[in-house]
Amino acid sequence: MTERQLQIIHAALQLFAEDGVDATPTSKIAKTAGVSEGLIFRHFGSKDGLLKAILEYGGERVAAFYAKIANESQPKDILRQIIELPFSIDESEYDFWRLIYTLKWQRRTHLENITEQMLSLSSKAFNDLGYEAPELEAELLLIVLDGVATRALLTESYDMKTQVKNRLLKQYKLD
Amino acid sequence: MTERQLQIIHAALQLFAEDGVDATPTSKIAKTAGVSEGLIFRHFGSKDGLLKAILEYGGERVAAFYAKIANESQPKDILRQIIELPFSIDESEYDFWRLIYTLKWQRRTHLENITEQMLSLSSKAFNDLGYEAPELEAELLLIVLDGVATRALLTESYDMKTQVKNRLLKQYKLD
DNA sequence: CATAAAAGTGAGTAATCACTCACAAATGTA
DNA sequence: TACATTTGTGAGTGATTACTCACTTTTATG
Repeated sequence: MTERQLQIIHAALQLFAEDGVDATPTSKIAKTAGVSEGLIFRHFGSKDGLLKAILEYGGERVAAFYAKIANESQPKDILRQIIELPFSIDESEYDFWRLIYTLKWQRRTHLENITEQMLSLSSKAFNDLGYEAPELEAELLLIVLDGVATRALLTESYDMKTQVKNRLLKQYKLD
Repeated sequence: MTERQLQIIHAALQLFAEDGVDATPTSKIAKTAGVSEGLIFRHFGSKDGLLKAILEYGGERVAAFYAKIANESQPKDILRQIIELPFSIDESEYDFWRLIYTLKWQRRTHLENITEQMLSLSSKAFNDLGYEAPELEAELLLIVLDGVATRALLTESYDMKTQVKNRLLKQYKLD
């Protein structure tokens, strides 16, 4: 990934997240990135190719996060890490996640598998901890975390973060 | 609202929810609705005017729901009704809600006030029930319900609905 | 240095977009 | 019936879109 390609990816990511993919013309991406419009197509082939490159670029980081959690051996540690997830998103990653969440509603993202993996991971953890309905608990936990992430991504200066996190850790007896 | 206007609104709503507003050309709306493209502009002025009409049309039904809940006097009944909310959405309303949730990410919806109202309503209910941190509980409840709605709207034949609902009613001691 | 490959440009293109408008048909209203 | 208003049409318009291509500049390699 060259310097110029990253310039384009960052500009596109920002605009895609702000206005949506369809409402963002490639001319505007080029202008924001400070390159000619033709260069976008030389490097990424098409607008859709650029979108895919963005998703892959971000997907790698997501996979790394997952691997780290899956490495934990204690079920309590796994749950703690999973709960921490939406609270530990760096602000520099907000645009990426905003894009992911937007695409979810047009059914063209390729990150459902991560949700699936998180689901089975926490389901197993709940089971190990002796929960009666581990799958239901896992389902509910991920729903909550999805909601928290949504709230954090859409609310500027979301200051209830810490309280919400502590309340969740308390609910699952992880504090 | 005439017959023809409703035809247009329904066609547009379906396409907006499926593909997104920006990816839906007015020509396709006209074709789906079985009317000429010009008629859309005669009735709604612009594509954005059509979108606003759709949101108003749906907003009335949402307001009615809210009024019904606000009418309850017992805090437990209020919470029960609020929890019921995402589970009682009729499938014929799915497109509307998919559109609302999509627009949320482009920050051009006008339904945040409803969330605000729900927040203060359940906050008051939690307070009446003697919860230690009623605002935090309200915040978390709405986050969960938002997540449930998201899951239900995006998952075809979402069969964990009843279990999730019962688990929530149990958690808040409403069963 | 020479030369080939890669990176970068910007004017151009066909297609598509939201929207207009002159007109026709349908629906009042007396 | 006569006439005005509303409803509906579809061809047309200028603007914008994603994308191409002939060309220039930069970089890599011997």
